[in-house]
Amino acid sequence: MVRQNTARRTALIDAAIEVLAAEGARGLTFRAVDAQAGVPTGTASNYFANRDDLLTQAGGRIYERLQPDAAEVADSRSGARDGDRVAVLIQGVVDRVSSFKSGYLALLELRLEATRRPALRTVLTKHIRADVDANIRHHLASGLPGDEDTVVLLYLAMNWLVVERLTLPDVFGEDEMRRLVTSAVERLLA
Amino acid sequence: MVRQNTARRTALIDAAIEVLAAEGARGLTFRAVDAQAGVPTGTASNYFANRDDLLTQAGGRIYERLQPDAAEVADSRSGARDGDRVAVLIQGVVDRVSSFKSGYLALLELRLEATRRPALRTVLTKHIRADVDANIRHHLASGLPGDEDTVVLLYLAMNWLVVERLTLPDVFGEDEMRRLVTSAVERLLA
DNA sequence: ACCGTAGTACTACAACTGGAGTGGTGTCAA
DNA sequence: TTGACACCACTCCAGTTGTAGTACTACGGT
Repeated sequence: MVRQNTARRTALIDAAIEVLAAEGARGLTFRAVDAQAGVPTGTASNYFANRDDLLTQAGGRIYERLQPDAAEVADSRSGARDGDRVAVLIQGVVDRVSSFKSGYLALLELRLEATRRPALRTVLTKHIRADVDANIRHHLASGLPGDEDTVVLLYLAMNWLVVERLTLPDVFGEDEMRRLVTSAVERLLA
Repeated sequence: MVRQNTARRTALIDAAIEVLAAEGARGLTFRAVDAQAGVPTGTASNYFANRDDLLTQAGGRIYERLQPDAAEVADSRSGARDGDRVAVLIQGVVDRVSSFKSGYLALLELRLEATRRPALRTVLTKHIRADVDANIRHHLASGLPGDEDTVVLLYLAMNWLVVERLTLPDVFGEDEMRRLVTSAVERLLA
């Protein structure tokens, strides 16, 4: 019988995200999720039909958790309207994403897994396209300088910057990374 | 006894790269490598002490194969010295990397695996830092416009562009991606 | 020309690990 | 009383590893 307890289901999905980040797609098993969530062996089996199901739901959940909270959005709508302001905001986004390290790493694992799972690919494509569009709209509406390409190019560069920071932190130093954020904003706003 | 046949060892490592890309880190087993390389079961066991050993050697090998060949380097040193020229060159790099799809995906898998394997992290950091530095030096020496930050920022943006192309190709269309390359070069050269 | 040896290819085996799935029992609340 | 769920235990199965053993090939010495 498929269980309906949504609190527990969410807890299991969050546990799955942690497992993905910590152990990789290789380590994502029902058993590992059970252990991470601190529930008895066999529980995850009762909540998800199979691995595919679990991965797909995790894909949706991560994007839910990566969304900025309301306070942050409000914050971004106040204050000055210049390039320095953009740099601060972008740095904030990079820091926020970096701080949800397990989420970001799990998302990368899912991207790779999506290569082999059409259902997962569909889900991720939808969420990510929506996220990019939302960023564009939000930026254009904010009155900050920069056009659509600005936003997308910043998205590209900052994503990889986060990848470097989270996977091989010694390629660039911490200071260099902060400088790169500033530099990227300066040049891409033109 | 550890086998020394270097041709076979290389073939096994290349097979490991294909397995990584196709099956993910989850699927990288000695058996799978044997099968991919078309050699009898147990062969990979004779060539690599353990999974760690195999992964580390794969990390070195990928970067070897991702290097541009001599013809391409020579090509990049001829011709005009302007922004359009840079755009063409960058597009070439993006296409070349994208075309070695399994190599790039395997490298991503390895990056994630490096989170958990210090030995692998060391190897990858060394190679990638060297690659970035080489790109910077090469670019500055070429007389093309753009400074160090230009090169690094292009590196960041183009890497993620390739990630998008290879993992979720429908987020951006093929045309949009080519336009983004041009746009990135235009703005980052400033 | 013959032989011994070292390195390697190939095959097979034996044991182990870890996970999936399922059924059963107890508990709680409507 | 009934339905949903938590918890637990048990079985079955698939996949991997590491190694032992045998056969082949090339090469150097005599």
